[in-house]
Formats: sequence, C-alpha cells, structure tokens
Amino acid sequence: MAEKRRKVGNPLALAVLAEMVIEPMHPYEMGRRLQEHGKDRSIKYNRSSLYMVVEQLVKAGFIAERETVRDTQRPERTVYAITDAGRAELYDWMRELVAEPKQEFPQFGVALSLLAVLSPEEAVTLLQRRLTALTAQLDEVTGLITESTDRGLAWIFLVEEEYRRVMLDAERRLVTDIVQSLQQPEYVRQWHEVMGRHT
Amino acid sequence: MAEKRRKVGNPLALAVLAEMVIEPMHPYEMGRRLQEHGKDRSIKYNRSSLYMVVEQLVKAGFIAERETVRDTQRPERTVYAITDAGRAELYDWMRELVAEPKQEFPQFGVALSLLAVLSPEEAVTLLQRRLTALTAQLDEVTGLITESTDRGLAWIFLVEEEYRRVMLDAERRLVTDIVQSLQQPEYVRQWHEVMGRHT
DNA sequence: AGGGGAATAGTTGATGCTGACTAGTCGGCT
DNA sequence: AGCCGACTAGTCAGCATCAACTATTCCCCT
Repeated sequence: MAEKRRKVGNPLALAVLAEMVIEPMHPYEMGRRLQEHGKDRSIKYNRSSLYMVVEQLVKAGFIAERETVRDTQRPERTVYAITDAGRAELYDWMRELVAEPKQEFPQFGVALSLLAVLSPEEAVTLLQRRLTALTAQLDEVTGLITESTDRGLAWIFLVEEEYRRVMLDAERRLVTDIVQSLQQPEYVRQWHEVMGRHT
Repeated sequence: MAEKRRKVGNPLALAVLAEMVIEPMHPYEMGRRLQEHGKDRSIKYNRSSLYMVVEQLVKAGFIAERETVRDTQRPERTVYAITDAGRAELYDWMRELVAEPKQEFPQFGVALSLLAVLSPEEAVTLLQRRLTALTAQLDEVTGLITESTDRGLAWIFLVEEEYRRVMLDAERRLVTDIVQSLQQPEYVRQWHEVMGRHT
C-alpha cells in the first residue's frame, strides 16, 4: 500500500530483473535484447547505466554472479542469475508501477506553466511547430503498430506503443485547442492584462 | 533547430530565470513563490536542488550576485539578478520546450512494456486499482480548475492544469480499454500462448 | 595479408541530485 | 521568563548518472 524507497530505483533495473527471470545472462546480452525488442523506446537505456545497475542489484542481493566465462575469444563476460529476493522485488515493483500512478513532471508541463513569459503571438507560432512534430510522431507510432500487428506480433507486446499513441493524440488535441484559444482576441486581451505589470 | 545541451539542464533553473525576469531575488524567496503559485505541481521542486541550480546559473553567467543583505535579523541572504545572457537563455529554452516534443519515459510506459511478466488476472486487478486512483486525481484537478476559474484566475495560469487533466483523462480511457481487452478470452489465450515458453 | 569498420564488452571521471542536517528567529502559550 | 513549534535560510556527504574512452575480436573488401 505505502510506497517504499526501492534499494535500486532505476527502471532499467526492473527490465534487467524481467530479463533474468527468463534465464541467467551477462550484462551486454541484456542490453542487446532490450534494444532488439524495442524496450528501449519505453525504458531509458544507456550502457554505462546498465553496468551500474547490475552492480547495485548485486549489492542489494537481487541477482548473483553465476560464472565468469571467457570462451576462447571475446572479452570476459560475467553471467548473473536472479535470486529469490530479486524475483520478489520484480513482482512487488511491477505491482506498484501498474496500480499506483506516480506524479511525474513532463517537460511540456513545465513549458506550459511558464508560457506567460512569451508573447501570445510567438506562443501560437511555436505551438504550431509542436503540432507538426506531434503529428509526425503519431504517424510513426501508428505505422509501427499496424506493421507489427500485420506481422502477427501479440497484442500484449504492443500495449506500450498504444499508450504512447493515446498520449500523443491527447496532447495534440490539447495543443490544437490552445492554439484556437490564443487566436481569440478575448484570450489575448486577458493575457496582456495580466502580464501588463512587468516586461 | 538542432537541440543544444543546456549548460544548466534542470527545469528548476528555467523557473528561476522566469522569476528573476520579474525582479532580483534571493533563492529562498524564489522557492516560496514557486510553491505559492503552485508551480511545484509542474516543476519538481526541492530546496537543495534550488541552491544547486542557482550556483550553476551563476557559473554559467545567466544570473549574477547583486548584494548580500543581513537586515538586522534573519540569516544572511544573497540577492541575485538575471543577466542578458540569462534572459536570452530563458527565451531560447522556452522556445525549444514549447516547439519541440522530447522523448520521455513515463513510469507507466515502463510498466506496460513489461506487463507480460504478470498474469492476465493479476494485471486486471492492478489496473482496476489504478483506475480508482486516476479517477481521484482527475476529480482533484477538475476541482482545482473550476475553483480557480470561479475565483477569476486568468486562463493562462491554468493551462498546465488543463494539460494534466487531459493527460489523466486519456490515460484513464486507455486503462479502461486494456481492462476490457483482458477480460476477453481471446486476448487471455494469446497471452498464455506467448508466455507459455517460460515461467 | 592487411586495413578498416562494426560489433562485443566493460571502465571511469566529472557532474548532478537530494535526504538529512544545521542554525537562527519569531510568536504565542503557560 | 522560559519553552515549544513553525518558519526562514542554507549546507553537505553520498549516491546516481552518463558521455567519452579503452580494448578485443570478427569479418569483409581489395
């Protein structure tokens, strides 16, 4: 119920645990799979963070070193396996993430909360640029979804892209509405009135 | 056009610059205003980060120490003022934030991309819990918006709450849809089929 | 047979962030 | 006249992050 502070908080750690539930693995391999399955579109992936996170997971007792292989060629690879504590952490963390929405701070929210520093006219121009970009992103995601569905990829693996699509669509609608409002003299008058004090 | 790496990247720095465009100020005061105007709902605020960010802004030449006041009582306060470079940075940064959507990694996206580690039945239960929480948050935001509008607060100061409302609403719809899908045997069958290999 | 690019695998330094702590002051209650 | 809690204001140690770097091997082209 209450939210605990995770010993390892980086979402990449969650992905690592999820990979290791399937089979023991060395870090580089985890990264490779993450990218291969496009998980890096939803989880910020960075190789150095990966090694960091693996180290932290070991310290926390969620994974353990299994063996160090050097198969005649290639650099040395350390293979890790998930522990019982790690499995417990994975499920507990997943449950929390799914069931409890957490306050986040999207960049665009920051921009909107300070929108008043710009002039209404400039805001309109900039928001229209955003609209173009959003439309492009929407097309990209929609394309990816249709293409994957056609290739017979199971629905469960596309739900995160569907999420992205829905959020992009909602944002696009909102931006369109704001642009509309900013073109009505009534709103612009109010803006200038409020901002009159400074600048 | 191209995105530069900001010398100071913390969004709190942007809020600081925006406050200082109005008048010179000491850090604590900036923090107080941020909270007073509810900007801390959109911008992650933390006192220690604030002092950090001010230091960074000084180093980058975006703000400058103006005077150190000790008015007989209270601890020493250092007042800072924005520089021309700072003003330029503020506008440039705002333009980028408004016009160019940036890839972010919301927690729920992470959860969805790994949803398959849970059982469909548990996923449904958890998503229903999320639904309740989302509805509560929606009510809160909607309440805040109506109340503020009634008090005559200008529309421009509520646009960030409107953004939050729209996003929450879209997420709620999506979660509802997912729950619906997960209750159709066809989808559950597919899930088990795909997951059959491991676990 | 050798040179260059891509892939494999991992390390490190420099910087950023924040929870926990310090420390003075005001006001009010008793 | 003394104590408590809230507010004001700032500092700091420790952990997290990531761009850039190192180093080895594979394999294709000429």
